[in-house]
Amino acid sequence: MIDPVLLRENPELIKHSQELRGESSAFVDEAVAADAVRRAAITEYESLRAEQNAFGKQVAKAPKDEKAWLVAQAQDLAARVKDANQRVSEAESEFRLAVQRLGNVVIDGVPAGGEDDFIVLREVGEVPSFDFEPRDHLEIGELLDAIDMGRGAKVSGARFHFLKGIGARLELAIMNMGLDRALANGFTPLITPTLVRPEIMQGTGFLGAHSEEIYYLPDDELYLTGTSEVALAGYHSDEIVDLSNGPLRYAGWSTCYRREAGSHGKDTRGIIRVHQFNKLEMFSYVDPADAEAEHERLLGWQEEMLQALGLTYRVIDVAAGDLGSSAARKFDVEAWVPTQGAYRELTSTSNCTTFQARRLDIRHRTESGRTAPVATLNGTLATTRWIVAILETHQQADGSVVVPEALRGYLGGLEVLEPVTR
RNA sequence: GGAGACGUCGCAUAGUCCGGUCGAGUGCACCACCCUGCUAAGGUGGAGUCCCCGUAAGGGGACCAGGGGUUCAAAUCCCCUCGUCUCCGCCA
Repeated sequence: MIDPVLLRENPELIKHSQELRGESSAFVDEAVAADAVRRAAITEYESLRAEQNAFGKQVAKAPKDEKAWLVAQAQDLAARVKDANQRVSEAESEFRLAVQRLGNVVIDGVPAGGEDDFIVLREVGEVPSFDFEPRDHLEIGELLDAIDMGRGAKVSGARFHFLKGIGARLELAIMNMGLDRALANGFTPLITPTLVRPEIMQGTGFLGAHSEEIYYLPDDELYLTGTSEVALAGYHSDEIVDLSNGPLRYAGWSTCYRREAGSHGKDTRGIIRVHQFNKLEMFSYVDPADAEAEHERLLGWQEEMLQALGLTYRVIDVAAGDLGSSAARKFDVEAWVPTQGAYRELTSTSNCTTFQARRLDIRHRTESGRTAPVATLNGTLATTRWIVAILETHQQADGSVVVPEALRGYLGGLEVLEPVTR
């Protein structure tokens, strides 16, 4: 949620942000108007209520024979109070609706435009070349008997898979490597619930434009989370957290569920885009003044992971129109996938500034002793999808795959994944 | 699945039957000051969150799990939801 004070005092800033996102700046005027209506309604209700409270004290103190007469007088006042209260409720829900249409205020320097208008910040590593025809990750995965799409479809449908044998171990190895690095950087591991209540899903901002992406269990009124970010953000909801010793950092380990409703026909081969996968997610609660620095740190830890795994990648500054409502800036790290001749997203890190925290009511105590919303940031540290880039990048002509050194410790020292012959 | 109890200001509790004197007492913890003097005690005072008006000082309102209702008036009465706990049954 946008800061209502900012909305009142600097609507032009928010309009500019809406334009960068390619969204209507008229929403800003509507929200400002709704705010004025809301505040007028509150003032009216409160003065009536004050009158009623004072009257109530008189009634309480009055002698018995005067009570009946006073009570009769108060009835009219009570009706007006009820009426005014009704108008406050209406004005507040109008305001909420108006404000919810506004995305977070984009940080200076974020490129304007949509999906294709990102800026490449840097490219790291050499694009691998092969003196043979490289196989795609699924072909390799099948040679290694590591990925089974057919049985995934038989059991659960399209976009489901089994990771088998070395495939299963490879996923755990990547996740564990991420976890060890998170621990070294001071993160507290959390294995999170993957079913959450509507207000948590709403608070993290996922029920807006992307609500069709989310699995919902109507009988239980619970949502399946597409990332542990949801549970990690909800973890401290309605709390005043202590940031006096620096940021609170959590590494959330969970299975993620996504309907992929808008992507029929895209990435249908292999495990690039699946309904269910695992992910290790970094999540930070920080003082808003420290948010941009923390964003750089999260990005740095992501890059260290990719570098350790010998992957070639680029970092992009995602354009305003492709941020989602909560993020004020987002960096994606995309790894080179040889058989696609393209960079594909492996990690994403978002700075949500105080937007998410405001909706979830997460605050900290400032030096002056006042409370203020915290900033929240999140970023991927490892996911199932990384298997794609690792298999393809480190493959050899015979279908075997060299295990990056940093990963060997997590695979019992294994140096090469060999095709399974049967 | 069946039966019941409970949810109050950081923590622990009082208040709820009998609605107004309760935005709410007490203990512990906390902060300031005083006293005393040595591994602690005593005294006085202060302190919650959110919102509205105001440059400010200040004023007003809301909040007793959440929502709705009854009433001139609700922590207190009624209904619903959520959560916690206990017992029984059932399954791991």
